[in-house]
Amino acid sequence: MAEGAGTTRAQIVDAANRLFYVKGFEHTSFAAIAETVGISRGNFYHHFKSKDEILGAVIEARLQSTRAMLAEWDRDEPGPAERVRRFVEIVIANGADIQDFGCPVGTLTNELAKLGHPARPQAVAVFDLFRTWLRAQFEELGLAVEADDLAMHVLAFSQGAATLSNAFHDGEFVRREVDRLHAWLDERLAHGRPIAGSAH
Amino acid sequence: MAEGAGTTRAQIVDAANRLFYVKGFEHTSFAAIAETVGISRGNFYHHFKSKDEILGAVIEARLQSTRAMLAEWDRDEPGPAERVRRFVEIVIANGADIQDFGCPVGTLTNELAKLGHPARPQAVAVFDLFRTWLRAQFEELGLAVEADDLAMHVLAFSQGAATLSNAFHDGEFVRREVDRLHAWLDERLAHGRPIAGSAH
DNA sequence: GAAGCGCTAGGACGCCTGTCCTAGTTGCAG
DNA sequence: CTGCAACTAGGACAGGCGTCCTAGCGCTTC
Repeated sequence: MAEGAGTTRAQIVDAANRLFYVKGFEHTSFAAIAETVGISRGNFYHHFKSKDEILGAVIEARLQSTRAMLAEWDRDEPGPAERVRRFVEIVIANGADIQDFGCPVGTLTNELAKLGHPARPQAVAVFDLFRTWLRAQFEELGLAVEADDLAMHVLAFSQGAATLSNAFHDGEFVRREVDRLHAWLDERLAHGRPIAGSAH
Repeated sequence: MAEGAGTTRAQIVDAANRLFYVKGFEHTSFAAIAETVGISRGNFYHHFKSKDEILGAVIEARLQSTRAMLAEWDRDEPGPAERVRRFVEIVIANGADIQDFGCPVGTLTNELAKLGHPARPQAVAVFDLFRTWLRAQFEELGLAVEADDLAMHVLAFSQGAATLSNAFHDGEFVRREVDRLHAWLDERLAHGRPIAGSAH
């Protein structure tokens, strides 16, 4: 069973991944996925036993692509401070999608929570990936004691910005909020104690 | 047609309000609402022509109760600074529900966005209520120029805290994040320029 | 008592959902 | 060339959904 990117299975996962984000998990029907991929509806069950299994594969794909992205940032960015800033800028890089559909991680996690879906912890694992990675950056910056707290704060920033960007369809707000967090990082990274005069 | 709190119509709106929050709008069926209220399923259409009409009534009820809450805060709190802090503390006061289901405003707005539902702007109006109210507080504090920006930041804080509280089921994180925002307010309200030494 | 109205129960409807089945096609292995 | 496994198409299925209809209840007002 080849797992290449062009296989039918991979196409299903790709289409479902996007549709779960755009329309939500529950509102995405098999018919919609089938239409996107261009295959028959009944054909799914040769690749997945159930819709939940597709969800599992989608989350697994998101985990994998997130790991790849973080590894790329580890490789490309010169230091931990730049890496955190790279994360902060993600809400601008993906600004268009976020305005329309919110954060893929946050919205899926919340939907699964409301559905009482067993795959919820798996979805939270994507958050954990970011959390752990951010924490590692702050630790590398010598802020070991509060590293996890800072990581969660940066994560909370991204969720707040995404939710309001989606609600108000306001790109300028996101820019201001990103700048504010950059200024906060300036203070935090100066010494571990804030300094006066920064206009955050 | 009496509109009192005990009427069947009001009971339907109450039950739908809670269920839309707990299970999401789409995942909430007429059967579930009927069972909660204790009435027949087919009986709905004497009070509402469609599910969307129930949604409209639920959002209207939320707008009304939000206005009442803000008016109460205007009455009870001595000044605008205390009012903003009262808002900030809401993520702790409603901590249990937020951990389980997220923010009612943010999650509904996002769900309606993904569904492409026409009532989305109506749901955003609840956000606007908070935004306008917060802006008024900051204006009263003499921060007229940046009042809306500050209002949006406080709003973003609440959404970030709510989303992660729901994802990680972590109450201590919310407390830390609230304290951080209080410290930020301390700086902001000192003069409009931050002062040194505050451990935010 | 009669009439009328607000309200309700319960079921019928057409549609769409996730699931499952089966017959048929393709392509590789011997 | 044959056989087997992987894969696909298309439809059947049971159940749930929002919607709608109708018969009947209980209360008020002449």
